[in-house]
Amino acid sequence: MPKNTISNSVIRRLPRYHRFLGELEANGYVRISSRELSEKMGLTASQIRQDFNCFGEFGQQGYGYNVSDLRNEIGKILGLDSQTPMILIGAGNLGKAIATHLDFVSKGFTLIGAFDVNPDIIGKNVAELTVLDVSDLEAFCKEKKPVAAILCIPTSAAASVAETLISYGVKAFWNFTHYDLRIEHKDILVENVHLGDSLTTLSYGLNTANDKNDN
Amino acid sequence: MPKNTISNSVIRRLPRYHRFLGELEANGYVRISSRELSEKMGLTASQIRQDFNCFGEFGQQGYGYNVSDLRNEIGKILGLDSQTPMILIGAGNLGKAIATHLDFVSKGFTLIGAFDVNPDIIGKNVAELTVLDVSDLEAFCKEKKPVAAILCIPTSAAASVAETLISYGVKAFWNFTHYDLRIEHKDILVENVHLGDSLTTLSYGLNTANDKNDN
DNA sequence: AAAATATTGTTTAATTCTTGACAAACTTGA
DNA sequence: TCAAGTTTGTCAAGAATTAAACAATATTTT
Repeated sequence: MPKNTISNSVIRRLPRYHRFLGELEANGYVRISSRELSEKMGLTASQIRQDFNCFGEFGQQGYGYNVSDLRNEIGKILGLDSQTPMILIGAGNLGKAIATHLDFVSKGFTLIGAFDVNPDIIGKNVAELTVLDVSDLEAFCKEKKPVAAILCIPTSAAASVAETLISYGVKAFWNFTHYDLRIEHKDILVENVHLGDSLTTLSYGLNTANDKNDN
Repeated sequence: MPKNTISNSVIRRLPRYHRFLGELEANGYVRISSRELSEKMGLTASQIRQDFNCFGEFGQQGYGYNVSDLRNEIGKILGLDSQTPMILIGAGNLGKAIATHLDFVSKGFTLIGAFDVNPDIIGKNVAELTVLDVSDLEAFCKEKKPVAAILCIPTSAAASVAETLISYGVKAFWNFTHYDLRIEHKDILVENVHLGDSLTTLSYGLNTANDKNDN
């Protein structure tokens, strides 16, 4: 129950809270204060309390927060208590790695299909799925109704493939191409990953770190 | 020559500017105004001008910006005119995919080595490199002096491997483990990727989009 | 049971980031 | 060459984000 609209900055921090609380839980923590969590995460305690209070009152004065309760609450906010059916488009090196590297279920998604155009890849297995031919996509979507799609395809194909998938009912994209997917349709979600930008940022850091030494 | 200190928000936008300017250049654009660029990128023209002015005056009144000059300037700021030697630690599914999926050179890095502990992987080729045994790391680092490392290893190994690499002279980490790498040493850079957080954000979006329909 | 201590939720203040506005200066076209 | 039209760089206002402060309320200790 968001009190008003939740700022993007807060939303971007939620998965990290959820992750840290999971680690704490695994390490046997039962309760934690905003101060202690702030030290572990490198944030201010004030920010943590304010972030949580966007969604409700999860703590208790004089005590702190119950780790697993808080984690569950944040999980619910993130939609991790339900499963969204998702398909992988492009089962090459990267697609295969993404599909096998992550625990989709704990992030609220179930991988229900994988597709490629390459005959060498079609028929192979990826994360317990048999890769299908992209020409089977329409029939597959009609029957299985995937809501989200991972795009691990060549950059040049990104825009047109996304449009096709939208026409098949897909509502959300996790985009790994080097293309900024910008969808006109209002109810379509896009998460652009841009690994290259992340790497470039590292280059900037190294470059300016050396600058400091020069002064 | 940053006028003062550059805010993180600006830095995070720089790679995207660089990418868009590259696309424009490839499409034959010679000049562009902040207004036109703002429309293409979904930003305000004011923000674009202010961002660029953190680093100098790259435009000309009444004309706009020369696309390739501006791109070069931003590239210099990002350190893309020099090459940082980088190694891959963990050449499994994800490591291999990362190494082959990206153009490292255009992002300021040269991949000079790949390492793994798995005998099935050691000796195989990844992005024109032969995967070496991790036990060769120390000797390799002494000779080749890599400055940056990609971590595509199990989460549990992240912290200790990073410390080892730091002792061998590595200064920057591109971390794909599910662990928030937080290094005490002051001159060490870390870029945590956290693909899981990105996916979780998408789940949040889908969840709140559905909320809207419920109201 | 009471006092001391701890910690939240929330208000207020400070800071940072973004947007709007406009003079200065260039380009373009007649 | 000159006037009209553009567009930058920058300043100032406005929003948004983060941090500090503190009353309220719980827990813990004696």
